[in-house]
Amino acid sequence: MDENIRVRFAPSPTGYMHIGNARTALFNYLFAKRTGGTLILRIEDTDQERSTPEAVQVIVDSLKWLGIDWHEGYFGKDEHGSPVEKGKYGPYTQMKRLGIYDEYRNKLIAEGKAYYCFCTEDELEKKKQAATAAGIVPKYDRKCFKLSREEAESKKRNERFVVRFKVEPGIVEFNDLVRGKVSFNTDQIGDFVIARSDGVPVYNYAVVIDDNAMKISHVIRGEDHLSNTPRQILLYRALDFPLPKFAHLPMILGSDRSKLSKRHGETSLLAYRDKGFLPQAVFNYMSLLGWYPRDGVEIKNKEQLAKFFDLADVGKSGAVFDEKKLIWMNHEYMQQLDASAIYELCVPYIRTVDLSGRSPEWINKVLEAVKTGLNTCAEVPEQTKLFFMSAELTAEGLEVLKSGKAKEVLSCLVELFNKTEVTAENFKALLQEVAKKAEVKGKDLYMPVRLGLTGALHGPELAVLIPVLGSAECARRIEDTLKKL
RNA sequence: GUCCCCUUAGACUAUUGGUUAGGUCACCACCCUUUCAAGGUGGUUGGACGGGUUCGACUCCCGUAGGGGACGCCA
Repeated sequence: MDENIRVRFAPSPTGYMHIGNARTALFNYLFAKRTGGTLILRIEDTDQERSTPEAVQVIVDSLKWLGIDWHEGYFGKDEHGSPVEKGKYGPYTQMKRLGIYDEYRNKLIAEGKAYYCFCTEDELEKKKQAATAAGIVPKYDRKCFKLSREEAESKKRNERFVVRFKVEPGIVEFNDLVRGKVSFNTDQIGDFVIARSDGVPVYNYAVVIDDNAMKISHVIRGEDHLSNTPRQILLYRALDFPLPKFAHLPMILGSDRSKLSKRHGETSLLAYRDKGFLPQAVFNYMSLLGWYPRDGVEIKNKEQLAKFFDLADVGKSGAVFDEKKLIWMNHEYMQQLDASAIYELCVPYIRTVDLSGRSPEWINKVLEAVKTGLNTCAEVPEQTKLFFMSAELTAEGLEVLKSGKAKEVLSCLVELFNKTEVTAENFKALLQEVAKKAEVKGKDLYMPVRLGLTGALHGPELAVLIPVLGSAECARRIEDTLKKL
């Protein structure tokens, strides 16, 4: 393990885990695994209006489901409901670190690098609107910076205030591990708030304090944070903290190339679990969004992905999330599973099916039979239903059965089923016999059989369906159908 | 609007100045087949545009256009 490489995933617990967030976690994981570094989970819950304890749990559940494990930080709750944290740089939940933020904030104020601001939100809103209307970049006008220390101290006693960081003019330039050299002019940046009126720190400030305190060496996050980086660098400088390396990952986009959101489909990671996707497939697919392994082989497990992962190979442009390719990849991973594994995974989806009287062996046979056509676990009920019972005959199906020699085919077949146990081996011979007796072949033979047995025009291959059902069940089903003709 | 970032086919991408621009998904065709799939084989589709630099540009530079992100007492 490389003690010097430390990365973190620092989500805020507001609702579900977004796909984009999950991808950030994944790249941090891959990077840590590849370099032998440490992955830390930190909970950024300073937005008290939106943060919830449930969402904290969702973060842990999401990461665990995806197969991302971490070494340090927040680890969920123990059996008594108390939070579990590991590591010597804790606490790893921001609301438990308030004292630390206060300390540095006071230092910045004492050094004249930050100041109290008493402007009301209404006042600021008006100024902002005026600036926007005039076509100017809205920026705090530093009104309260002009206050003397004494004035500020006296106002503090009976007025609400925030703390603002004083942005010095200049150019901030840094070398992003993904994007190369990026530079900003600080004249675009107003004196931003670092502590709210209730004393709770704001993201751009807290993140710097924590990344420094936790000895983070590489900040790997989404591109939406690129323009926050200069603010943070300014804070690093003001606090005399060593700068970590930055890597800004391209965004994950929806089909119209805008930021992936609800209207593009599911954006919650766990929604994909619920839709029957395998975590290995989701992991693999997401790893390919904005990154590509050097050898060009796309299907790779976690270990192989980590072996190839390199920030230098991360792309710069946004990547569209394409569920079709995810489905294909999931299909590939489904094929690697044996029937009993599929059964375990599909339990939540086959609750609707009556399994009473079905042996596990028989169910496995069914799953083995339909496996090659399975894209997701959620498809299991649909794909297997004709094994459990036949479908209601449609008008079209009824028509086929009433025409030609369909009835004759079925009668012959029942007779055979009654005296022979059908197997995968003798299935073909059995049908040949029917063909000879009824003098039909091809579709005229198979379609009535299919309809007689399943009631449906489409379905699993008869050669696999019939042996799984067995003679008795086949005969019973066909007799049932004959009664309807 | 301002700043920052991006731009190889419908999607993900390879290419790091010389390739018939390669791979994967999707799509199409054919094969297999009793149906739907799955599988096999093959195929269509691409360097945003305009200028340079160079013997030679997808690749380097400039501009234009388009897209994205950020501009909160959200993260």
